[in-house]
Amino acid sequence: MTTTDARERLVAAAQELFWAQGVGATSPRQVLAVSGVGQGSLYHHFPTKHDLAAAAVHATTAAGLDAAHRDLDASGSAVERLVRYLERPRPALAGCKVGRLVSDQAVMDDDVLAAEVRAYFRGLVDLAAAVLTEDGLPDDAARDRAHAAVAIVQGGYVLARALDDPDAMTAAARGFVALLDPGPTTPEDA
Amino acid sequence: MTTTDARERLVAAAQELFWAQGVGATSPRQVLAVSGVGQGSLYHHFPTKHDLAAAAVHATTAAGLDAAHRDLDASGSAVERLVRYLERPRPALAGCKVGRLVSDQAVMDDDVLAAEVRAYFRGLVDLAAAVLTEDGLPDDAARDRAHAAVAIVQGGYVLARALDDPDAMTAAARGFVALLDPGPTTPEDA
DNA sequence: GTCTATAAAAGGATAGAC
DNA sequence: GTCTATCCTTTTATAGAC
Repeated sequence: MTTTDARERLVAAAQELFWAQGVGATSPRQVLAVSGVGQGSLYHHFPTKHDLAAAAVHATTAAGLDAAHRDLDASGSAVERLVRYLERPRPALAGCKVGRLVSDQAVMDDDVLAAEVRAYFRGLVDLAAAVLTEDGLPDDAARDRAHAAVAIVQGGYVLARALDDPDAMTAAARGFVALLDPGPTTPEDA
Repeated sequence: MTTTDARERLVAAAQELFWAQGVGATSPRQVLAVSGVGQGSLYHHFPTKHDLAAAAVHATTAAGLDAAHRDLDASGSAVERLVRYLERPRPALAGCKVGRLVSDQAVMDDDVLAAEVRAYFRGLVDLAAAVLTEDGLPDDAARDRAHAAVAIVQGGYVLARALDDPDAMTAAARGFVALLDPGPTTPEDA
């Protein structure tokens, strides 16, 4: 909490702004305003916008992978853990802190940032696939279903934001979970 | 094909650029360069960037809804039509022309553009839900599953772009369809 | 309807003092 | 390490002639 404080505040402000409006749309000046840090400090700690973006995006993906591990490495059956991941409460209207970066061309045109985003999603899919394989699903089917699970979450965010309705995200998850784990109400009941 | 040609070329160029890099990140100058139209013409036809964006986004959503109708209103059983929609070949690495706008704050902060995007996704979900209801699914379950289907497509785009791998999108669709329509290889077979 | 010229503001830094 | 001042470029138009 001495002098490196400015650095941390810059990264936190950048994470917040990147989430709200994307990397390309965020100016150094905005980061200064939100962080309360002075201009000289910014360019001392991060010579270019890219340097700041790399630090902020890395912090965000690391936190996201941690959260996924907490859902998927926990106790319970394979399906239970996947459902826990799918139904975790999420800020549907704000969007996914990492997912939103994928349509930000400023991110995907930057090799370092694009690699960070790729590693995040590769980690997520691998984690989900491992859980499903445990469940006795053949490798190919497990990978397909893992991709579907991650896609449901990302697509749920897109739908919720597009429709301006958080329930759109939970509906998508429910629709998927119902297929995953045919419980009380089977289609045949109708 | 007389003088309104400039207008059409401006809209086409804007659609192309918005798809590739978003609305916020696209400048009027880029639209001029791609369309080959002069600056005076742009501001004659579209006094502000918003006016151009409204025209271009509307053209894009209209085309997208048309395509969805072609898949979902066609012949075949309900599941067949839904699978046709889910498995239609898509430009996975380029992303969804409408879906990508959802994380573009310049779009979502503009009431007209946001409404256009909302109407597109509402139309998509309603269409899918109608198909599933036909199939005998109760209304609530049909809506949930319709949200899931649209989310799979949008999430598939996100995954494919993030992983820089078009197969990620088809994997997500396969994973979902396998649950929807448990065919030859049932989980129990293992 | 289209052209060229101009301009006010924001973006992304750099310079040099402290 | 941090501050203020400055700079060049791009954005988003506007002005006025043709």
